[in-house]
Amino acid sequence: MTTDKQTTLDLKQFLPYSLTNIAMQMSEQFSELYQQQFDLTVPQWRVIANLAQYGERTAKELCDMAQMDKSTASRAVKSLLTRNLIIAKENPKDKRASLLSLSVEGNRLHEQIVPLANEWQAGLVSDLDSQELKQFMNTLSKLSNHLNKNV
Amino acid sequence: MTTDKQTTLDLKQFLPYSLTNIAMQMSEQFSELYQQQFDLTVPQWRVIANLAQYGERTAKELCDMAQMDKSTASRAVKSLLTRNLIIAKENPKDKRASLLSLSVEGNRLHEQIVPLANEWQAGLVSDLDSQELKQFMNTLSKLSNHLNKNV
DNA sequence: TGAATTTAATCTCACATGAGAGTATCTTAC
DNA sequence: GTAAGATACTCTCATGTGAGATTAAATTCA
Repeated sequence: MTTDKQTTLDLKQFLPYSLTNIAMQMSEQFSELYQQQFDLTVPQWRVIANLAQYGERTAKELCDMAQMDKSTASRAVKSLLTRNLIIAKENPKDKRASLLSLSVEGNRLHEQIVPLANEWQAGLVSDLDSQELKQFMNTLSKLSNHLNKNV
Repeated sequence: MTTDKQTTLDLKQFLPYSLTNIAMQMSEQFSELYQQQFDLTVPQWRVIANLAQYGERTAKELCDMAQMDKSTASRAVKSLLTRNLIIAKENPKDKRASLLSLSVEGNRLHEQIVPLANEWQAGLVSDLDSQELKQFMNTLSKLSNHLNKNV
C-alpha cells in the first residue's frame, strides 16, 4: 500500500482511473435493465429517479443533483415532457425555471423500475456483508464531500 | 440502511448512480492537471498510463484494460504515434496487432505526470486513515470482480 | 425606477463516441 | 492445405455531449 510518490503510479489504486472504470461498467450493466425495456436514455432515467425521490425540481436543480450538463438535461426534460412522463408547472418565483415533477405515467414507470434496481444492486453487493457495505458508502460520501469542496 | 425493496430507491445509496457521479467529478478534476498542460485527452492519458505500468501491449489489450471502445483506443493510439509519445513494433505472433510501448518522450511525459497524480490523490484521500482507504480499495475490487463475472 | 448584471433555459455548432462495415490476418475444421 | 469463421484494427457515419451565443426573466445597485 505504500506507494512511491515520485516515480510510479499504480492504476489499480488510482481512484480517478479505477473508479471511472467500475462506474462505467455498473452504469452500462444496470442501464440494460431500463434502456430497451422502458425506452429511456441514461439522462432520462436520472431525471425520473431524481424527481421521484426529491419531488418538484427545476432543470437547473436536476443538473446540479445529477452531475448533468445543462444541454443534456434540457434535452432529457424536453423528451420526457413530450412523452408525458413528467409535467412542467409555472414557477411563481421564477418564470424562467419551471417546476418539473413526475406525471402519473412517470410515477408508474418509476415504480416498475425501482424493484429491478434494488434487485440488481442486491446482486451486486451480495459478496459484501452489511457492515462492509455501510463502511464503503460512508467512505464514498467522504470522498464526495472532498470533491465538492473544490467546487 | 434497510431499504424497502419494493417501492423506494435512494439514489445516494444506489451505486450505478452515485458512483458515476463521483467518478465523473474525480476524472474531471484530475484531468485538469494534464489536459491543457500536457495536451492529452483522457483516452490518451489512459493509454500512456497503462503502457507505463504494464509495458508493451496491443490496442486490443488496452481496450480491455482501460474499458475503452476500440475506436476510441484506435484514435488515441494514432495521435500518440504521430506525436512520437508511443512506438509501434510489429508483433511476430500477429501482424494485425502491433505491440505498443512508450517512447523516451512518452516516458518523460509520464514521469512528469506521476507525481502530480500521486499528490492529487493524496489530497483526495487526506480525510481517510490508511485502514479506511485500504478497506475501501478492497471493497472496490470485490465489486469490480462481481461486475466482471457477468462479462 | 431604470440600467447593468446575473441567471435559467434553449439553440447552434464543433467534437468525441460508439456501432457497424470493411480489410487484413490468424485460427479452426475438414 | 484450403475454406469458413474469428479476430485486430481502421474507417464511416449517426448520435450524444458540452461550450458558447442567445433570449427571457430576475436581481442588484445607483
